[in-house]
Amino acid sequence: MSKITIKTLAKELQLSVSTVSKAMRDSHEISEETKLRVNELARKLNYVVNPYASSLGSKSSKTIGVVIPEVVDSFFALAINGIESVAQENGYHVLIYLTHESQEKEKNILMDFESGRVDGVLMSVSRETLDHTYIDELMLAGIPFVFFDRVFEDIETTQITTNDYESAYLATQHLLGKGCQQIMFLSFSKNLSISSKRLHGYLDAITAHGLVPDKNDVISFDEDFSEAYPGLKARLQAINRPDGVLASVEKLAIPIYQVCEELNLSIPGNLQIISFSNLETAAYLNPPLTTVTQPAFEIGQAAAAALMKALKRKGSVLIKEEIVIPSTLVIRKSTKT
Amino acid sequence: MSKITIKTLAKELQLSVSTVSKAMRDSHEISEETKLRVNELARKLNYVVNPYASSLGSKSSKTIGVVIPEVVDSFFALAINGIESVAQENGYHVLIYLTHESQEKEKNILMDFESGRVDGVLMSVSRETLDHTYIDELMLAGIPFVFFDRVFEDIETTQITTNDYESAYLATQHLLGKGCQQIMFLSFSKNLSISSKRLHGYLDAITAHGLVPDKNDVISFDEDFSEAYPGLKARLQAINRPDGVLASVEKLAIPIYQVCEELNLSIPGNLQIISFSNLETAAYLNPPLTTVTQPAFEIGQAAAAALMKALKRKGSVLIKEEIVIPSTLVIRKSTKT
DNA sequence: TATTTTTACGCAACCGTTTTCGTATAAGCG
DNA sequence: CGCTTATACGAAAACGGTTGCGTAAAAATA
Repeated sequence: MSKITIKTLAKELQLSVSTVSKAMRDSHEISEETKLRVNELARKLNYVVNPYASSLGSKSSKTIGVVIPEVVDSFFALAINGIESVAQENGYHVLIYLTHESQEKEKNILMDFESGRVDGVLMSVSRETLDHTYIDELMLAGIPFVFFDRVFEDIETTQITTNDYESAYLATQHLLGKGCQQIMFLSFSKNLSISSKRLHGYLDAITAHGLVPDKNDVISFDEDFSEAYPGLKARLQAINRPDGVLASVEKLAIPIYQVCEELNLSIPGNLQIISFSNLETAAYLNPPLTTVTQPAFEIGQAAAAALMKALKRKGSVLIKEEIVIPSTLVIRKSTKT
Repeated sequence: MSKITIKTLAKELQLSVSTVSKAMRDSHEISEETKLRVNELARKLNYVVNPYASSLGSKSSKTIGVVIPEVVDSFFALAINGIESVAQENGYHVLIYLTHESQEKEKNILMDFESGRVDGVLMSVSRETLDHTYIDELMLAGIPFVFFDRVFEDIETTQITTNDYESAYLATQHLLGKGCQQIMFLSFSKNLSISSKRLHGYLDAITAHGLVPDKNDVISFDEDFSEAYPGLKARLQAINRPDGVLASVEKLAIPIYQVCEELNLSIPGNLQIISFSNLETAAYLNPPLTTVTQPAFEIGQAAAAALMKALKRKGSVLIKEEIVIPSTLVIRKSTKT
């Protein structure tokens, strides 16, 4: 059961190590016949190149790093699916890192990438993250980055997002159209561009409707979501409680349902709800949740595809490019008919 | 911006490469003072060891492979969370592979592991998988495996599961207690032990209740779940339609709700439902779904912890050990009160 | 047929660390 | 004070490939 290496093959076939290596990498320097012999024996012996030796020699690891805040989240889970499918197709391996929204963890993870562990990075920024000098450094070091969903607009690279502004605008408009007079906006971060875009869509829709946005209706949960309950509850039992909610992130949808149940508020009677969400169960909630459904899988795919493209033409730098894949407003029963 | 390697440090500090290497790995051969100097400069220069060179030399990659069927699934997403937390704590990297229930993909992934890419493997078997000779081979090659949730009982290694038999038994008993006379069991695989355990729990509960299980009430979805609809629908509009369902996997819960809606069956009036599920939204479905909630996060943690333990005492083989973390029956409104 | 080009392969350096020894110096000991 | 034992470090051989370059033989060209 002694490990079989490229030397084993070389000896067995009476070839030099370099020839075997080249044969396996399908080099033009090697005759078809030899390639056949090599591959045959390799298959027979169940030989697989040592990825670490290979990476060391070739300076390429065929591995990408995926850095995301969470995995227990329909959006990210779907995105991973998209990413993985593209990666697998291209023979790339996927290293997954969870930041749990912590900037420090994010930084540690990225610092490790200085080592060359990954050929490229797919990333969705943590909620906490403000400055991104450590990302800049990595990019300067030549590691291609593609951001998806939660991006830094001022970084010169490919970014895959959805039409956050328009989606929020449309969603808000829909609520207004259904008679909402006072709509609450639930944000999950003050610094993320995705968040401010959604916020602006919401604000502009309200203004366009001839209303004046109220600061108090914008609630931001920058810390733990567990703080959502008391805040939400307080807001929803106030005298001037809102009659509509736009939640800018999936995780905030359920707390609303919970609070409504506790406070005996009817949905959509007392409160109409729309949430950005990819919950499979949205249609079976009580009542079914009207959602802004993001093309999560496609975003993941697109991000991975962009990265693969950059990785192919080695050494090329990704230029700034903003790819927008639109979301869909799926109207269900949490808003009036 | 030239890559800084261990040689850079060595030269700068007037030390040999080996000394620097040892210093960084905290070898006892090196004086505290030297270690300090080395680490200081390393930090200053932002030096990170090249993982591939390191792995090549040390024959250890500090990387584990996680092979699972899906990621868009609350159970697996939570499990990944558990795994990742333990891995990160121990300085291990996590390579994720999705089989999408395909035995062939699973095999390809595992065959690649022959290369030594990962130090150990955490795995939940694909639905399709029947024989596991390729797993045996890998284990023989000395790569530690820990199985979680979907295990092979006849493999001699650590397996982390939940109490599938008892959970199914209890769930079924609960349905029977609520007056169900004919309970359908939705299975997702004929070969998986997890599946047959749940099935037996169900069968035994029925028998214990003095009823005779009906073959026709056990429906297995071995292929795509999309085939679930027609089958379910047919069954639920038959004359002798069941008045209870136990779904052995989360993915099957929503289709039931769908069919009930289509057929205008009331839940739990016409049909009581229990599903194995970790859906966060279970409590907010219409009606709230009674679930067998698995300790997904804990299972992930336990699996990773067991693997870490094996990885620490290098070269040790994992003995057969079955760790069972119990599930909880969470009673909600899809079963009668 | 002599000469140039192609084809197919081997040699050897290199990738960046780890690790096994060997050893000079310092320390401990009777 | 001579001898053993630690201590702290360096030299060099792996680790298992990749790759640039050199070259003999075969093919193409003149």
